[in-house]
Amino acid sequence: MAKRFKGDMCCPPGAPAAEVSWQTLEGAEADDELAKLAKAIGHPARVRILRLLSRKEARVCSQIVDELPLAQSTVSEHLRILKEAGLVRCAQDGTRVGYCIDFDGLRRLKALTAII
Amino acid sequence: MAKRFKGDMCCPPGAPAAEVSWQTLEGAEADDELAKLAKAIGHPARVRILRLLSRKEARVCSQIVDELPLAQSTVSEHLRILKEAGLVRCAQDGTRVGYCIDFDGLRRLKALTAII
DNA sequence: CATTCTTATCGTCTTTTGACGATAACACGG
DNA sequence: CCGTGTTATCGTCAAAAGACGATAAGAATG
Repeated sequence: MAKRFKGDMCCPPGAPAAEVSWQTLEGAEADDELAKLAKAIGHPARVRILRLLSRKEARVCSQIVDELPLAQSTVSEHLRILKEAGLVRCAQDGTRVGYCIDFDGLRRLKALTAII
Repeated sequence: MAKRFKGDMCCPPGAPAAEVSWQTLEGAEADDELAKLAKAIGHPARVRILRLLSRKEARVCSQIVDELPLAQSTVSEHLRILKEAGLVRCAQDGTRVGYCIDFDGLRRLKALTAII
């Protein structure tokens, strides 16, 4: 039997609705921030990964690799980009790494696009 | 006196809230569509252009050029990318070209990001 | 400890992006 | 018709992105 992913430490169900209002939504800084977030989503594979995580169809890196027609190193790189942009978080579980959506980043993206 | 931009044909104030529900929000096609939209926004200059258009601080290509530290050809290229992605529309007015936000595309973007 | 499984990183290559100047195309004013 | 102002396109170049295989690192398992 395949080992189950232990951790529920990533994306706990009781995650509070984060405050984003303390950060500015305008100005050059906000423009750069939105551009960075959008750029991270600006690739079909990364959108696909976010959807897989969102629907909990995949959680561990190797599962994501199975779902995509890409090499493991490529998927790892996409995950790194998403993580760097603040759109996913990860939690180590022994050898494996569990990924999940970073809803703070996602909210931030929506807030920034909302005022265009 | 500088010639006024004649056209209000672009982005009329009474633009109806468009229907987007007929298009799918899931599947590989939707993923590609979201990636394409996000990629178009994934550059600081293009975010800046969208904001300028949104606040009506600029409307004509030459005005946008004045607002950005970029060459005219570069700005034109950014506008082309935004237009191609369906995020801005343009209307000819004699020699000038008036740009405006394509709210259909923007709604589409928000709808696609909403379900992540 | 050796093996296996899982993930990140590195090196390399090709393709795409971003920027610019030069130039073409076009409408308008004299 | 001639110059002027405005925008799009082209050619070129440097930089970044995207993909892969190989490999390193680390945890679990026997």
